[in-house]
Amino acid sequence: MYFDSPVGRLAAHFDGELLCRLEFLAGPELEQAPERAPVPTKAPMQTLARQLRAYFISPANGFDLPLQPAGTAFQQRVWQALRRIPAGETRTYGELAAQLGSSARAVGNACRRNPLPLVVPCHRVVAASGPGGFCGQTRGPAMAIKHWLLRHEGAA
DNA sequence: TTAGGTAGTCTCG
DNA sequence: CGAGACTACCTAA
Repeated sequence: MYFDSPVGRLAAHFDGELLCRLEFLAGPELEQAPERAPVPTKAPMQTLARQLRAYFISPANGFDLPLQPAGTAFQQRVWQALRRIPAGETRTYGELAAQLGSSARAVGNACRRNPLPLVVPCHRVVAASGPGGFCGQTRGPAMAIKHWLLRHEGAA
């Protein structure tokens, strides 16, 4: 595998399944709506590529990026909480809800809107009984990727 | 398995 | 703005 900026293409050379996820991660959201997700000048992209490469080698390598994903105040709080979940661990929607003084369903809503899956690790959030969802899907290829990520981190 | 409760967001009008 | 209809949910029965 090798990564080549921009991130969307970076995905294209990973293994079959992760490919589409990484494309989603940085492709449409970042490149088509820069005013809503004002990240990608060249240097941060290279940093992201470097950190992604490190993460795939070992999930202990996390992400440290100057992110400013666009979202409501509540969504910002949820995404912030997600970034505090260590690799290899999971939380349920309900646990996060209790921690934020909200409801499980509302947390699920915010996770669904996460524009930077993987970097903001929404894959570490599962339902109390069941796997939850990923990238707006509750089944299909996106879920296969969620499982792959959790396995990669040793959480499954 | 379902029924009802929940909070945040979106869509109409 | 306001009502209603969505959800990557949860708990009790």
